[in-house]
Amino acid sequence: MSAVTELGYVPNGSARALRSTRSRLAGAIIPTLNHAIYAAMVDGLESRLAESGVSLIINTSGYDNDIEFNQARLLVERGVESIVFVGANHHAKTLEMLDEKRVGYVFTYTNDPGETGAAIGFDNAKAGATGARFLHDLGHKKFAMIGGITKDNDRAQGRIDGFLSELEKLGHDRESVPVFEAPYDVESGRQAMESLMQVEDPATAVFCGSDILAAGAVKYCQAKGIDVPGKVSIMGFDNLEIAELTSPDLTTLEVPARNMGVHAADYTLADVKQHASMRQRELPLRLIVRGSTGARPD
Amino acid sequence: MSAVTELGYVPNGSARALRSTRSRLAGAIIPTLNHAIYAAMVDGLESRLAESGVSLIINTSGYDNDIEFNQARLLVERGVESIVFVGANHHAKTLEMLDEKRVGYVFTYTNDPGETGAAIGFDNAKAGATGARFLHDLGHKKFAMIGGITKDNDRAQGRIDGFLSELEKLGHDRESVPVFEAPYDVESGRQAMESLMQVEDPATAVFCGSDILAAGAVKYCQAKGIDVPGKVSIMGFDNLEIAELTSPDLTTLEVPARNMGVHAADYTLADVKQHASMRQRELPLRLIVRGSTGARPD
DNA sequence: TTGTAGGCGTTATCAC
DNA sequence: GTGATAACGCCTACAA
Repeated sequence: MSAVTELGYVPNGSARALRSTRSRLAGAIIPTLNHAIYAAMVDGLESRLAESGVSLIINTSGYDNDIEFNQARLLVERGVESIVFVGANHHAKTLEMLDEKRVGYVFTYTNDPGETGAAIGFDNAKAGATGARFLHDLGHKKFAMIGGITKDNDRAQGRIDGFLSELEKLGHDRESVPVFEAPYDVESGRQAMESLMQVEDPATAVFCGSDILAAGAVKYCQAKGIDVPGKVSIMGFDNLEIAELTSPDLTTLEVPARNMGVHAADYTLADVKQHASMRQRELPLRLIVRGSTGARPD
Repeated sequence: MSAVTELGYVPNGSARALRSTRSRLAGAIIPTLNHAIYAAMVDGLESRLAESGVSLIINTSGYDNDIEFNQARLLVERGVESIVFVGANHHAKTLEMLDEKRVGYVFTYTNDPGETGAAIGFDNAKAGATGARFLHDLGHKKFAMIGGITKDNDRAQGRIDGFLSELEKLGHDRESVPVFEAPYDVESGRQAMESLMQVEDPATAVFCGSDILAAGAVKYCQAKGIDVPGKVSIMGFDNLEIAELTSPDLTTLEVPARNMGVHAADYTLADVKQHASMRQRELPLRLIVRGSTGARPD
């Protein structure tokens, strides 16, 4: 060991991986790092893996499953021992390739482990339903939703579906609920809210698929002098740091983003024999009531 | 090639790397992914590298240079061809090891390339000076600063130094400017602002080392009914999305976070022969004036 | 305990 | 061109 330090020897990971067929490498494919919710998950994932000497290769797919397939292929080529995905919606050929190559994978932000995978997260439909029930219980009759883009995004779709289904169960007419899809940025949220308020007798309760969208919606109202929650209640999702910066601050559902990364790392690090018993891990969401929601205006 | 698709052949990257001594792997060591500014840089970095088939291993050091050394070592072991750092402040032994192992490196968020490195970013001291001049030109006489924790963080230190030096040049007494150090989160910014306003004749112009801190400061004032910018001007740094969500929205200096990542990737991808001519790349900052700053209260 | 041979999957080289 | 061969650095197994 003294020779090691003296000569500055560093083992060659490639040779070691080649010989031992263990790379100590994991991969993560997420939509983007520009959204705090994914960055936080990756932060938790990386930190936990690092404790066990596993390095993380990260790829951003831009919500595109075709790109994702190519990235997964490249990760296999790099020899990763497992891959962490976001959501359960992926090309069949992607997962088949991983199965064939004996590369494990975990889905996050969902509780659907698919045929052969594992899931660490929560039920997006149930979350949407929670939002619906909360707003219904405040007495609202006219609802709207601003959700994320649903293409290749089962989380966004699930939240919308859950919200609408629950409203229906509660006796509201599902067809009369306007649903906007918008990319996760403040300006898109603002625009969606603008369109939403153009109609004659607009919604008094708006459920948003992300705090980012809700922040844009609140911002629009603030600029136009529309009282929140006096005139319209706005509810967010995620409980990002921004949820406490808007005026009023946001009622929202807290998602355990960082924790999902930590648990995904634990799954990745666990012995393959244990995987069967870890196929599904549902983490609790927390409803956080702040100033952006209130009773239906008389 | 038809056999390749038929058999599902995927080349073995470890074997290829071993034989060719080229891993097509790069590393990044950043303080944390929980700060949008670093996440955005990594997003740009990863996207650009991916275009050229280079994968990115990412590590978070938590602003600790000892941890950083170990991560750099592990990255060398993994065979990365270059490492992207944040800032120019690193252990000498870290950089020496990389020099010895012929692993290239780039610093971001700084214009100081050190002895043997490269720098893609901006001059933090100059940025601090810009803040000082802007607030001085508004007529302010009493200043304060809420900066980041300066331990192992040359960017936070540089901004503070630049701010104070410029104030001195402009005829103010440097010693009378209170400087708070706070971790980059809203609550810490709020607390710092609270302490700052306790004194008898508090500052009328507060420069913050990050929009996050400025957001906390504005939030404190909003809660206490202190008029911003009527009573006190608050200036941020970074131009994060939150800068437009506070009330009032934040005057700030825009940092080209994503672009630094893209340019760092270009440096990484460039031929080693070209590196000498790319040692320093200064990207422009942009002063964005919004509602949180105004003239000195009579 | 210390030493040595073989092979992991590539790629570069050299002989044909 | 086409095809055989050696070597990258490490780990394991077996021999001394």
